[in-house]
Amino acid sequence: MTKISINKIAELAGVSKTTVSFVLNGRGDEKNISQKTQEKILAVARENNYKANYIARSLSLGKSFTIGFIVPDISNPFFGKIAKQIETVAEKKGYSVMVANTNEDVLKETNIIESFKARQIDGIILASASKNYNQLTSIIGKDYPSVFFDRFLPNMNKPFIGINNFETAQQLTELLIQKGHKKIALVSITSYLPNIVNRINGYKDALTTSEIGVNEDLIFEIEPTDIKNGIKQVISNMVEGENPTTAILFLNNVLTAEAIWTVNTLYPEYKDQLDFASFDNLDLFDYSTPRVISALQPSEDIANLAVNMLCDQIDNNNQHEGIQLDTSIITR
Amino acid sequence: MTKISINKIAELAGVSKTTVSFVLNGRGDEKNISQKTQEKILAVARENNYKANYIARSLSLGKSFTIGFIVPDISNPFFGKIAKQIETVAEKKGYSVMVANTNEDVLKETNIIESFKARQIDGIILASASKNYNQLTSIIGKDYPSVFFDRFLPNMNKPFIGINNFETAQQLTELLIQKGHKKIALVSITSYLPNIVNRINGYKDALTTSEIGVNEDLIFEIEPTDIKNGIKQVISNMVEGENPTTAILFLNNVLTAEAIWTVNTLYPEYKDQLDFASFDNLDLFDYSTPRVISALQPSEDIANLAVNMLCDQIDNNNQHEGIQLDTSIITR
DNA sequence: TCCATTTACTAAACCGGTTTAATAAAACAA
DNA sequence: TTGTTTTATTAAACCGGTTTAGTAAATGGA
Repeated sequence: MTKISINKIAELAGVSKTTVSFVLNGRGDEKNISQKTQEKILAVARENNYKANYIARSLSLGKSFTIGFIVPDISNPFFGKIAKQIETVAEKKGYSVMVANTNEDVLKETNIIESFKARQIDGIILASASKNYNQLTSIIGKDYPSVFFDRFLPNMNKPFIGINNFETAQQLTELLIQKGHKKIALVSITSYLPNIVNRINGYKDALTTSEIGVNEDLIFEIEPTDIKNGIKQVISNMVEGENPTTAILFLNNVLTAEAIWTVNTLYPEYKDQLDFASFDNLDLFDYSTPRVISALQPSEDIANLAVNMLCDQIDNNNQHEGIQLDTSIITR
Repeated sequence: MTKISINKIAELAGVSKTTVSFVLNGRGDEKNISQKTQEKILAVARENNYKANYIARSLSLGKSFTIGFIVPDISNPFFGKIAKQIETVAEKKGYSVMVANTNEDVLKETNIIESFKARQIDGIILASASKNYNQLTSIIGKDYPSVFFDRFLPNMNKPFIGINNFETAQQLTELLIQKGHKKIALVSITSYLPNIVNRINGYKDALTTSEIGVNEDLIFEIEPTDIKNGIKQVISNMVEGENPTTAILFLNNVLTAEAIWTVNTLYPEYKDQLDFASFDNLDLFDYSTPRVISALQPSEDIANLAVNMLCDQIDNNNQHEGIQLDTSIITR
């Protein structure tokens, strides 16, 4: 039961491996291989259940037909949904998908990218944990096909698929205002990334436009490496004052989910007094208290665009512009 | 900016590629390469930012250092959590992870497995959509390293990582009985797979042990390809009778989540009269009505075991026995 | 001093494909 | 009949690594 190779097929069919390669790649007619020879080769290949070795093929062609998908956490449903769609679309195009989790760790991200490049993966789609594109670009390389999403980085010269952060934050904040809230906090992970800045600006804009105004003390930033404790502190801080915060805008779903858990577990008495708004939707928001207004990102569109843009870079060296998609606000 | 290969490094360092290969693989001392030469080679490699081509390496070694993870739907949090842990563990062992979704489609599963084998992926971890191992084994091949989880197949001669289906179903059913329910239905996807059969038997056993007894009309089976309509029918059937069902045991989280949605959307008046129990946990169960008692599978353990068992097959041709893990029941 | 061993290094084969450039034989045109 | 084109096929190089089997020079021992 030794593996059967193209050489073996050539030997069994009594022709050269060149001829076998041509025929099995459907180039038999083009290369003037006689019908008789073609049939013979196909028959021998079928009989022996020949399957081409993609590693050898990749080495020869300089192309692995693999794309990498790198995210902080594939078990986050937001990334999971995109992963699923990416795999579905990629598979149709003949690509397989390699996934990896960075856990928001820039060093791990670096190692993954280097590993993926060493594996000759044709291109990557990533939601980067990095704060700075210049660091990244030296790893990724100027010419390595890549598409970014979710996390925008300054000075990025690669396509980025994002959402209308400013407008979405504005809308979410306005909806909280309309519910009658006067003290609306904002909770973010890192505040210096452009899309986070835009979200914060949208929040501020909505508050400024209303008569409420911005209170910088209500803007909290949490370390992505210790979200649990961060949220606990922020929530206790908010509810325990004498003039408690009544609404919070969270800049991603992990923060919101953790806050829901914290309120239900530690401060159940405040459950019904609080209103939440959140970037990224989660199924549990349909049923949780505090009620959550959420901004659903169009994950299928993001995935489709990402794969198409990436393949266009890989196949045609054709780099698209980034694109900004609209969220759908889900009120509850 | 041409890619730099081991040949180039050899040329620049003025030695043979053999020597370079030895040194860069840390076998310099073992192979009696002089310190001077070793340093020279390492310096040249560093200066030129040399990264070995893993495709070439794989071809030569006959090993791709890649494992495949094949599931019905990677965006299902149950699979997502396992995927994350698998990637984390695999990465530590030097393996990358290729993922694919079958969408419960046996044909797609077949194609994926063949594609993964053609790509020389060293082994696969899968939750199969197939109903029959004999069909699968002709695709997978007797000797191809593989570990199954979640979906047990009859006649399987590969390790399977499962849970104590019978006891878990028994416990979930007993908890519903303890809540005072007399009419407890069961909703399943396909009923002929052994682990499903075990779950059904556990359910029946609990009912038989109590004075309630089994009513076969309360056991429903839903097509995995049209869960939405299936659940809608089952729920309407249950609540609209004159003696309505008051509790339901669901055999996976997709069914439960869909049922929660259906009840909340179409039959909100029954929300508080119903009690659910479910295999697989979901975050939303913490907040949803009807309240759900769920059986949490130890996803980290499953992932760790799966990777370790697979690597032991790959590296040592050492096939483990399957294993049965315990679930944790979460009452709410 | 001579033979055996160790040190330091390399040529070449191999993994399994793709592709270029070449060739012999057949068909065709003049 | 001869030169040209077309048909049918292939040898060999290549992709970039690993590894086996070797060699020449230096060292060591008697």
